[in-house]
Amino acid sequence: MKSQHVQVRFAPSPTGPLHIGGVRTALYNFLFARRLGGTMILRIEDTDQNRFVPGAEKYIVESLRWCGLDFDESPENGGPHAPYRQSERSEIYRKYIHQLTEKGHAYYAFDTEPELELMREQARSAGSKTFQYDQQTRKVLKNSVSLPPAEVQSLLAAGTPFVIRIKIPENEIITVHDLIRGEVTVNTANLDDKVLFKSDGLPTYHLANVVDDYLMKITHVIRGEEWLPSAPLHLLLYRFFGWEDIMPKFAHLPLILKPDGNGKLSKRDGDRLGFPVFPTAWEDPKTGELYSGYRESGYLPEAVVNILAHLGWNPGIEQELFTMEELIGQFSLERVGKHGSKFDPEKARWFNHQYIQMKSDDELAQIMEPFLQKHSVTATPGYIHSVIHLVKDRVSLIPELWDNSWYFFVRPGQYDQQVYKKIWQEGTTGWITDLARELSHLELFNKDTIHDLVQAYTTSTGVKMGQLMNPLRLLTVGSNQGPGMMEMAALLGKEEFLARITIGLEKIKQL
RNA sequence: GGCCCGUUCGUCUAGGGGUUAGGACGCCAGGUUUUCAUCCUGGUAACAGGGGUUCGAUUCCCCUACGGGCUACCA
Repeated sequence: MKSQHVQVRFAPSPTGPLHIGGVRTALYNFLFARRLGGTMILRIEDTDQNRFVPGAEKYIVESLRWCGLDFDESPENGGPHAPYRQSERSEIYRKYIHQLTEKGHAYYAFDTEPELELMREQARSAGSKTFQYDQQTRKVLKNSVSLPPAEVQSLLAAGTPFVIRIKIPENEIITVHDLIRGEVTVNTANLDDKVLFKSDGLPTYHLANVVDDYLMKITHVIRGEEWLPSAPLHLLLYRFFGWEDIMPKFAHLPLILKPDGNGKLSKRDGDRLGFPVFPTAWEDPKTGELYSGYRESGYLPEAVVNILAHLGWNPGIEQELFTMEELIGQFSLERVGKHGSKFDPEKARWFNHQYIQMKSDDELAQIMEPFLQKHSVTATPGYIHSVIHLVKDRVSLIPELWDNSWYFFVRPGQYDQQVYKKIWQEGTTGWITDLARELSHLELFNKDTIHDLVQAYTTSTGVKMGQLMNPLRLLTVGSNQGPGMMEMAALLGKEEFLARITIGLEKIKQL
């Protein structure tokens, strides 16, 4: 097969924020396109006016950009296939739906919503069968197939609301080739006459999707598995339009499932289970509800990308941590799995920890800057770097950078009573007082000299190391947390360290 | 209910007719450490079940079970 220019699209509907399933679909499209030197298009599928949510499109673009995903063609960037919002393309669809009705592959239907609902209701009560608008039922419903032409004309002339439905052929076997699943076969007898064109004058997904993918010369449709059942319908549309030989190849991605229980991941799972399902935070403009995001929870975009890349795909090598460039180099649809994957928040956290460790002290200092500002902390860059260097390995989420280092910038306000009870012995206050006096005479105050002095104290008095270090830690940070005591003392500096001992000793009496 | 898709440790997965079924997260144990983490070492744990095909099946086929998706004038 001769190589062709790859062209893919990510086609979200602006009905709200994009959750990580959608982000992953965008990512796979992106990786696929970049790997093959292709073009990546963003198309906004806003044909449902009722579900339109203001701000959603902006959210989609910005949150994907945060992840490092950008588009060659999009509503804001423009491009040779503009416009990229389906709501701005309605004339185009009108033209193409006309082709279908002309050729007899689609027909007008005048049934009203209540009428159809009644049919469904009857089907339900009659048995377990579901009502379907299809080859059988269309014959007895109100449409241009069942009605005499004259009556159809007069209905149309009277301005009767109508939809246009596809006329599914009877008893044909349709085989769709899927890059991930192989051949998927269905009998058209099981398909229904889907609405292609709504009474509001706009197309449904099926029509708009096929027409746009054709016009935008899409070579590969990479989308979620929820679309697999309608792939045969889409194939039929390509066939009816006469585009079957040039239609795109399909790849239906397995879904991301809830970590617990059953079903696909949904937007409420995140806050219910304590992890974000959105790349960035989102406030629902209608309800005012807040949904947390990966960015705000302290994840690095490269970690999020890596997490999503591995949910359903794997490179077949032991390496687990990839940069975007490496992902582009490795990605292939052949290595995408067939089954859905449960999202694992624990592993997501671990990935983020790994990516944080890869950051330089300098990069982390920049990341930590807002936290320092928030707490009105001023410190020299050198000091901040030293602090970060000391605590970074215990940080998994960005806010933990501050949680694990605030005591380098602020004196402890309180002292952990549990720890106090556990470690404070009869002689402790005396030992610490002695030790502090000796420390105050230290000329060179670094972790080695402090260590030597403390060591000497233990040998001369018989007091154990832990009997000294734990109380010192409590006085310095207020709890039993933190990196090495000697390093902390050295970094804090003699003056500050001794001050904390003095103050702490006073306050601790009250416990 | 109907149609479609799927099924390897708890989770993400590698593998593939003959393997001690591999890795990662988690968990457990030990080590490092003055604490809490990190880190290091080790351990736990899987081919859904039943039929075929075959010298041999976890791997190929069928059935069942289970899971998932779809079943709107939503995408």
